[in-house]
Amino acid sequence: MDLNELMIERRKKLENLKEAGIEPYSNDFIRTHSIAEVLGNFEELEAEEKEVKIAGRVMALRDHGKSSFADLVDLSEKIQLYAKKNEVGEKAYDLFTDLNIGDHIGVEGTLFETGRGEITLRIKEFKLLTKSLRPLPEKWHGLKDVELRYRQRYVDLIVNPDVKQTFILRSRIIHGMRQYLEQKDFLEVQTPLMHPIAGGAAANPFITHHNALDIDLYLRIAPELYLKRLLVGGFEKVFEIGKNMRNEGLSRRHNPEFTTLELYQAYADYEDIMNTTEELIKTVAKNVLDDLEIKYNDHEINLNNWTRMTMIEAVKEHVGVDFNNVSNLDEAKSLADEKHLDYESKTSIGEIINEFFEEFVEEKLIQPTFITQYPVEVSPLAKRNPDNPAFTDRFELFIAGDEIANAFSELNDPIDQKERFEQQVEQREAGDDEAHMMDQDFIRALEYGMPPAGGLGIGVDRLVMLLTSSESIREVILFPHLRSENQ
RNA sequence: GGGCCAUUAGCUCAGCUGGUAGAGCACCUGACUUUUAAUCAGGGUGUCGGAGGUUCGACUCCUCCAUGGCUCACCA
Repeated sequence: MDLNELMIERRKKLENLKEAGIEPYSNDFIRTHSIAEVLGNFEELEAEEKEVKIAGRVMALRDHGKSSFADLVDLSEKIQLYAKKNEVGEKAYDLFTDLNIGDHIGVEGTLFETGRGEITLRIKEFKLLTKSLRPLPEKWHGLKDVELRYRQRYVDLIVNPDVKQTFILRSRIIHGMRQYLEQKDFLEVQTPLMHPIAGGAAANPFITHHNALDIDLYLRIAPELYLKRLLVGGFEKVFEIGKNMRNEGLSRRHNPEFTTLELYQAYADYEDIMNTTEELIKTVAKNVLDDLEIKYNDHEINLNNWTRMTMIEAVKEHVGVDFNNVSNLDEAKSLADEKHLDYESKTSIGEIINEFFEEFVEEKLIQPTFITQYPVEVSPLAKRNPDNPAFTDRFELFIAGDEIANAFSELNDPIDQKERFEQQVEQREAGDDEAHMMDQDFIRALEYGMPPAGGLGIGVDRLVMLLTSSESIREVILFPHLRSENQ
């Protein structure tokens, strides 16, 4: 890689330091305080003239001749440093003024307040901990180029404090989910990422190869079928937080690898799960934001108000088309024609209702809304509604027009499940490469008897987007997928 | 994959109807012992994303390519 003048300059300094016998990457400095601790205990530390040792990255230098100021930043906070030539000695002072923005140093000294009231550390001694060889982006405007921000997230994190905050919140959101579920006696498990059969969702898998076994494997598109096997095995409440990989297009809402929470609870149904979902999200939001009213894009979203309606009700309300009165496919098709809805590959009323919903309704669901009773044709793993077997006891949660969660009473009838797999296989053979594959072992597991259960999947990235007001999934994934850089 | 837009110094950005580039920050040198977007004096560090083409002459116009953004398609 080419070196520009700024990098050459810094490498020269590095050589000079080495020649002077100074280790530019020493690792024997032990801090006594974080910067936040120093600031928080300022009065006491100042009164005692206590010598504190802190470490961090130099983010600004203001040289005044025989004295100098610098800003030092660690994860916790920022503090101003003050070095006087006659106090630290000429040699050390020259070293100090020769630092670059971006260097890591450890400093020891006492605290005082400047005339303008800024808490400042008066340096007694300091030590270079890491020489930085590349210039950082501009202090005032930061790093804006989104491509650079994603490719060099480390730089983004150094100079854009909001970005760091987003990922701290992400961690707290996931921690909050885990805490909530553990409190409810859910067991956290890890199931395979490499599947001989890709199942649990309608999606294109990535394919990889195991050399020793000489078999192709699929990177998982969902953990669902493994988690349900655990219900067969006798675990009653299980969950997994982890990555799924889907070989699909990228967008504001889609990254090829993304994180989900999936949970399964024996002897519960989708209504129990609906309550759990609502409580889980409220609890997490409250813990993380301390507020259930959030701003997302141009929307004011109130997490206190949750609506529930069936898909047919939602279509009726938002499109004015009532599928309660539709009894055959031709009627459904003519309704679709009226609304200029494309149903080319759709062969059932259920699929057409779902098209209506996805095309006209989803984007209008701004406040938290559970949509229930999904057509059986688009729900191959969900249990039928006992009163209306054309629909399933399933819900999806929409907030700000985005699907946040998907859940249902789990299909545990092995014969029904086998038939639905067979239908999926037919669709697959007809060219739908996202239809389910047959999973014989899963059927075998169901034949041993899976207790009735409710299951839930939450798109963790999308929830994090919502709770951090991030408009792109790439803002909540540390290293989002990009094309390879031409090196 | 389609459409639209963008790509100029390490970063943030100017650059007119075509006359081969500028500012601020950063960096270097000097001055300055409480500054804080420090200030003052001096220094421009560049394959104008890449490759062709038009032209006397291209950052500027055209074509192709690369990367990114938005959007459509795709996507429980």
